[in-house]
Amino acid sequence: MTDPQPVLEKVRKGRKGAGLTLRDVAKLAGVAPITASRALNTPDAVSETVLKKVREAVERTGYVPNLLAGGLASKKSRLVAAVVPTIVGPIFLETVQSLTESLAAAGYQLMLGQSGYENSREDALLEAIIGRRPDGVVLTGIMRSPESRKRLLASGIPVVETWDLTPTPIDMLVGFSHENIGIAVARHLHAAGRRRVAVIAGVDERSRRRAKSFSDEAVRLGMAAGGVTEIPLCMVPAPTTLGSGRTGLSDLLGQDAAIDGVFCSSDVLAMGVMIEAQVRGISIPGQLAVMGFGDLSFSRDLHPQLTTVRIDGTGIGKVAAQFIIDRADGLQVADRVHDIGFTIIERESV
Amino acid sequence: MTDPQPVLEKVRKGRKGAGLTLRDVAKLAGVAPITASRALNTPDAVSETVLKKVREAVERTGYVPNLLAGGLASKKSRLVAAVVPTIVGPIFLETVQSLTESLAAAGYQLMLGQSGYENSREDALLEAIIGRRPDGVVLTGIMRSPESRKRLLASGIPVVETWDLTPTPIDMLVGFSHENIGIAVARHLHAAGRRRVAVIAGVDERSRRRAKSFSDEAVRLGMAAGGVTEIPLCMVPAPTTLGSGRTGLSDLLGQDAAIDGVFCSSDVLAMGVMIEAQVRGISIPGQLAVMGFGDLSFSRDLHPQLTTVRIDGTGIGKVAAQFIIDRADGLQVADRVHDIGFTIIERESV
DNA sequence: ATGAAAGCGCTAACAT
DNA sequence: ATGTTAGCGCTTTCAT
Repeated sequence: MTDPQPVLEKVRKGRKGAGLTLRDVAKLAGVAPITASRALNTPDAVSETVLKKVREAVERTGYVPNLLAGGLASKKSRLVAAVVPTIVGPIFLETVQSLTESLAAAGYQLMLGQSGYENSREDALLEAIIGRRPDGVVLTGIMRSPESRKRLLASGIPVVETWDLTPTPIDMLVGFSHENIGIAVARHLHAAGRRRVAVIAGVDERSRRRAKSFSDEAVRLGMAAGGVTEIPLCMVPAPTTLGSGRTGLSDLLGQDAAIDGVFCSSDVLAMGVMIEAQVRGISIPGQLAVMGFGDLSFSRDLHPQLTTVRIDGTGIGKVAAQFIIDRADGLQVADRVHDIGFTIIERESV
Repeated sequence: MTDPQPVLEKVRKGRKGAGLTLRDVAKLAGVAPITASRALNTPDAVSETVLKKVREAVERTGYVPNLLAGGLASKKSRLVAAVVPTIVGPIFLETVQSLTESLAAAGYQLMLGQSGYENSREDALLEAIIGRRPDGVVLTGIMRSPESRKRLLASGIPVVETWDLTPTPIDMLVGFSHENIGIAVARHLHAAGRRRVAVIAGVDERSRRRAKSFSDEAVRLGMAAGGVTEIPLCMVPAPTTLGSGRTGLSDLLGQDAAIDGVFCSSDVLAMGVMIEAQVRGISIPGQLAVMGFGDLSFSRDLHPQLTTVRIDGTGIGKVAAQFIIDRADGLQVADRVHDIGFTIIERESV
């Protein structure tokens, strides 16, 4: 009423995108704001004529809807938060990439949070996440602190935990069994005729579990030297590096010079082992079989090619995204737990 | 007025975080909403007593401010968008990590966007970004399409371009000269006595520029065989892999079996070259000097250790974050262009 | 199919 | 130091 011709003024000023609102577009199209809103969000609910006029107005002005305002009004932020321990370290990359893409395709954006390897930041991070009222949170690995878990649960935000299987998921879950991997790897090495195996693992709860079940199964299969109940183990810092792999092998060889197989908790570690073996003149797989975990892109290009455990990180991202999108659409997700499994990729290093 | 005791009801229902508003907290603390707001955002502007009461109320209810609403009202979203071609590929990881951290420390969140290697998605991505009204956008590499650049500029959002130096930045810039790197690498190889060099580069504009200036300088220094004006070049697809490095070396050797030095546009490529050389029984650095780019974490652990070009990705992230934070604080950023330089890391492969 | 009114949860601007 | 009022820009609900 007290606002004669602000649209044209603004448009003339050329301040496209900034300060331009739905009202301006609606006015330009000669309709009510709500009608313009419908034209953009539910084009089917609007007449051809109106649709065309609104689209024209949008085109002319370069209008971009304010999703903050939209989110506030509709209580759908179209934002999804992903939490990784750290983005450096190639393990979760595939998952993050596929999450970003799957979500973008459905009109959602990904907010990235790094929890770090200490608990301290978890709380602040959680606050930052909840404050944005995301439509979902994807956790890689498990939230450690029980308070954080409780808090997240209480917030009512859909949660997908990934890269693990836990008997007590917060909400939804897509992962695989680290225990089963340890067992499968031990059997694979055993089937390949190895009888004195060892393991190098990063200081990380899940690596440790893979190592533990590997060790247990190896002992059960009689792959421990001289009837002892534990196989040689070397723990290295997270994130894992080639250097750790190299020193890891040295360490293991110190514990038992006759080992003929080693399971590494990451492909990076395995590659370090291969380098160290080469430097020491140990032949692979002749004298030593090497297995990794992750099937990183380089593993197939090593010489010899690395036998490893493949996880479908892209698949995890897709399923997680779908879980959240379905939930946002009001669908009840039937199977809240999705075991994505794993595959042993047989190549040359065993 | 027509709202007797909703706070306690809500609190009693235990629906913490959800549906709980500043008004509820304020009522519980016995103050006006704006006062509660001040207690949380500008604690210095409020009395001790009030501060305590509000904090208590927040504690008791588990209240988390709605940043969507806050952003809408204050026109500060505390959100920063980062655009990378793809998150897979280790080059930008350090930068993204340090961005996330620096921003989180200042109360900002990072939104991750992947532009992909085709232009098609750039436009949709830009729309999604502008729609969130972020306080800043960090671009790794340069926005290709001119319309996108214009659009971003028009939106008025502070922009930091990174990983390059361009004479015509959109807004702010933190990077380094790819040309200077090519020149420096050529000189380094020349100083090491190499006289027949070649280059393997990913199909990527910046890799190509490093390769070009390397080639030019090499020719100038007389490092091309038989007085030709171009050195052997092998282009490989992006993102680069070990496999590309291996086939790349084969290809180069096919062009000129007597090359004694090769510059790779990434450490991954360099590593592939080293593997292929080892398989072929070519000694490094004896017969062939190898240089990479990126100084990835594994490069120091290779055998021989890789001589490479180090870029301070963490530094780039920090400076970019500071640029945006300063701008959001209303400070005028004096030097909008920051050359972060590069370092040649001399190790064993040359 | 279109519109009017009300409000999402917060903060800026102006009192007091 | 604290409160009142009036939006931020959109969507929901309820008319028409």
